[in-house]
Amino acid sequence: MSSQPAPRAPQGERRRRDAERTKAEILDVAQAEFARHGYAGARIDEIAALMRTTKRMIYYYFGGKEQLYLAVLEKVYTEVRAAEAAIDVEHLAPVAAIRTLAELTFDHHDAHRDFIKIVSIENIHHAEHLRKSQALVDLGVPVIDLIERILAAGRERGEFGTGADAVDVHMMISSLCFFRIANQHTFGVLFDRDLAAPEHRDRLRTMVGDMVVGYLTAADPARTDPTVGR
Amino acid sequence: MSSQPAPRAPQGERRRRDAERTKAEILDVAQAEFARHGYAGARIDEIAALMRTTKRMIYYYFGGKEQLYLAVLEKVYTEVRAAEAAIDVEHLAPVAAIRTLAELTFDHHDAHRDFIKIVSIENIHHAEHLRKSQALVDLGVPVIDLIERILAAGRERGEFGTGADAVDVHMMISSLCFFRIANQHTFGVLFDRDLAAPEHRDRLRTMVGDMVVGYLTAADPARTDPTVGR
Amino acid sequence: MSSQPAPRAPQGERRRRDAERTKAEILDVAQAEFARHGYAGARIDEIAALMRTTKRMIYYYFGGKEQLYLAVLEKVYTEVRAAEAAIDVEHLAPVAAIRTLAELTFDHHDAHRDFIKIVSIENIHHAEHLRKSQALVDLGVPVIDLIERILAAGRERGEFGTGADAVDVHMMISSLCFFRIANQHTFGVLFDRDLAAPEHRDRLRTMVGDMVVGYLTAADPARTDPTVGR
Amino acid sequence: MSSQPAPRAPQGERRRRDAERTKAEILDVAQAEFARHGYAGARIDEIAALMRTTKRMIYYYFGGKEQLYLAVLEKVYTEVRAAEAAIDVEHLAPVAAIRTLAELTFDHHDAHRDFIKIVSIENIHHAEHLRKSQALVDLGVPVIDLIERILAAGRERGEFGTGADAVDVHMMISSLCFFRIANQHTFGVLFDRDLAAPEHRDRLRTMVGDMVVGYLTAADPARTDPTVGR
DNA sequence: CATGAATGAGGGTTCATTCAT
DNA sequence: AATGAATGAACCCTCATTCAT
Repeated sequence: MSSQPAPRAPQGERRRRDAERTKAEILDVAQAEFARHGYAGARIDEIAALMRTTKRMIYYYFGGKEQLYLAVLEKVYTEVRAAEAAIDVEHLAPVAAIRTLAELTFDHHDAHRDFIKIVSIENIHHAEHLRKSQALVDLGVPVIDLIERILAAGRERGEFGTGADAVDVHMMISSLCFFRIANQHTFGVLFDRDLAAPEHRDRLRTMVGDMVVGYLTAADPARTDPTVGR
Repeated sequence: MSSQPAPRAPQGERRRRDAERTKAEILDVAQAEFARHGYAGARIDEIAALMRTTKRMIYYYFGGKEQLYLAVLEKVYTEVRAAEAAIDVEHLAPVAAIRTLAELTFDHHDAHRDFIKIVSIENIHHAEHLRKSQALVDLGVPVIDLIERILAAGRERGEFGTGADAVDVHMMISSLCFFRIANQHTFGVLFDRDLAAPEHRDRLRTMVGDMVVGYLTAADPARTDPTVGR
Repeated sequence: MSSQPAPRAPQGERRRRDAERTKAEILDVAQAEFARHGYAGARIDEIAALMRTTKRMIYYYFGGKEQLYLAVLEKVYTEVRAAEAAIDVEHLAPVAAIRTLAELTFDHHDAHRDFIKIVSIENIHHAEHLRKSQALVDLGVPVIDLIERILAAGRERGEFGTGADAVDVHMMISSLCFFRIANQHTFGVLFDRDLAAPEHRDRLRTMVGDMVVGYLTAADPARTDPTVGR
Repeated sequence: MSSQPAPRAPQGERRRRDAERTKAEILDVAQAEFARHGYAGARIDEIAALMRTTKRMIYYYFGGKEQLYLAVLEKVYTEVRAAEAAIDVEHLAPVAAIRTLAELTFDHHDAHRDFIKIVSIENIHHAEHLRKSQALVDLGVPVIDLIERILAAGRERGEFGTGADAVDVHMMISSLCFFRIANQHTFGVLFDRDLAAPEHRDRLRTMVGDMVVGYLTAADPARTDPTVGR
């Protein structure tokens, strides 16, 4: 930024900061490229072309395509974890808490589309890269604990049924929020509805909350018998 | 044209049948390859190596990688449409009908994992290939009509609320069924639960049915206010 | 042409005639394809696609690409020889005879552009195919004899100088007529003049005649000394 | 940018020189290959095999086969233009000047056989590549101006007739010089005379000069009537 | 720390041709 | 005599990567 180096900062410090900024820029461009074209379809040349540094720097800082992809993977997951950690619903009553969690998850998926694409890509590759990153596996999943606490509170108050499992509930919420973004393109072509469009967002967000709350507060979940009426 | 068509017909017929079989075999292998590695990651050489014919035949029959991928896309979608067309729930009472539809959808996703991967891949590429296939777009989506009839019957009987939209309901069902298979790998690594494992299948199938039925039969969907209790 | 086979012609006869017609059609299409794209650039598939028969027939009748090219070569050269044989200038006075020969050659080149392209192509390949065709080599070059007779008559009358050689004169005429067609495209781009356009034809034809006649009737060809005037 | 540019400059300089040499070497080999086999018949593999570098470098430096061909085209034309620019005949009397120009053109064609083949090839392809090279089109054709000045001087002195056009004269000279080299192979086979052989060179060079001078100095070009004597 | 030049390995594709009837 | 199906061999090109400074 400044043409005159700040006198207090030693040269090495500035160098390191430049390096960090370069790395961050590479990661940003790489994230977009991988999200857009998949792992095999992403091009190192293309990433380099979209930056101020050269292709050589990518190898210098990251070592190779796979390591770069892994760095992107860790970046997007870390950002998601940070957002999750910021969720504070424990002061809410259980029903409101679980609905709020669902709706925040909904908004979060809406706002982080690259993350969703990277997760889709990672699943196509059987999570082989994610598996390698002990960092990510160790990051843990505090959201499960959060849901467990909400479920416990709800059961204690008699507002929730007894059968619900925290991981199942998380899967349910994720499913509803993930699909809308991840599958928007095929769904849009086949059903002529743009799921990601703002005009549908509020209705669908409410719907997700309704479904989760409805499921947890139902007196007797499996109340219907598919054979009845045949 | 030929003065003696009779003796040549059986030979030509056999030839044609062999050709059809070869094409079908290529498609099967290509489906697996694309599903496993994505569009860019799939290798024409690999597909050929897994068969009795040579790489050259792929170009002879399909013209190129993209056309082969498109043929796979049409194949998996056509198979899905055929399965959907076989669903017969109109003789059931609305509640049972919608639950049965959800559970059949669940089982169908469970049984057609390549389809799910291909759909994920197609979404990574913004459905650009699906969009090109007028055949698929024209195939239509009878499932929406089916849901609409079920919803209408349910509303008439007073068993369903009035707000539900057929496309939304379809999205909801698809989300719950699709995610479990599509995201099984990342979910498995992070939450240490194999969503696709048989031991979870029955519980999750019932859960999906419960959620859909619960949503449709709820007296007042948006019964909770997220601001309550703050 | 007729839907009813002539009763007097036996089946085999008709078959043979169809075969001849098919061969001739292949040759016509092949001539255009080779002239347009060169030997290596010509495509057997393209030739087949432009006909009513299949690619297989090309191999059936001609054996392969090189033999087909050779057949085209023989065809265009044979047509040229036939046109040359029809030239009748021996009843003309020598000066008129040589001018007429030059002008007929000019018109002939103008009218047979595929021939010119094939000759250019053949020269790029060092005439390796022409060399193989004893038929063409043996066809002989009666034009040289014709020129020799004209030159002899002119010398006898004292109208022509004594130094001119028939082959040189033929080369001279050919050069002037060939270049205009063969190099029309590069010349047109660089000098912005369409040599092959009708508007230039008459002037250039006369010019060719003038040059040849002027050369042969000059009292002393090498009349100028390039060092004079320095 | 670099704090120590001095010690690196020579290295970079040497590198760049090597790169230039490599590019030049590729161009030389490519020129021979294209001239020998035409555009479609030329093989990138063959070009690479004839050099110290690999096929990959051709793409690194030129981008592809067509661009390589275009570079060759620009190279041979640029060399020709440079030779033309070196021609200095304006101090000569008009007759000597035009004869010298013709004879230098003759020698130049004799010495640049690849150029002639490339021009032939380019004409087979309708000058589509030449047309693309604005560089070549813009190079202009100073030879036309030169001829115009010679013609004007000749007319002023009363040594030349009034009808001659500079572009026509250039075409005439080019025709006579080009054909002898371009068509030497078919001409040699059919007329058993090696036009390109040294033993014919001096005679033909003089003949070209004679023809051009004869044409320009003729009192009345169209002095003969082809119908006379019938 | 930084970089322009270079590259081995393989990718998709196309060609002329032949097999089997 | 005639042909639809099949193919081996190469061809142009691109990718991630490393060398040399």
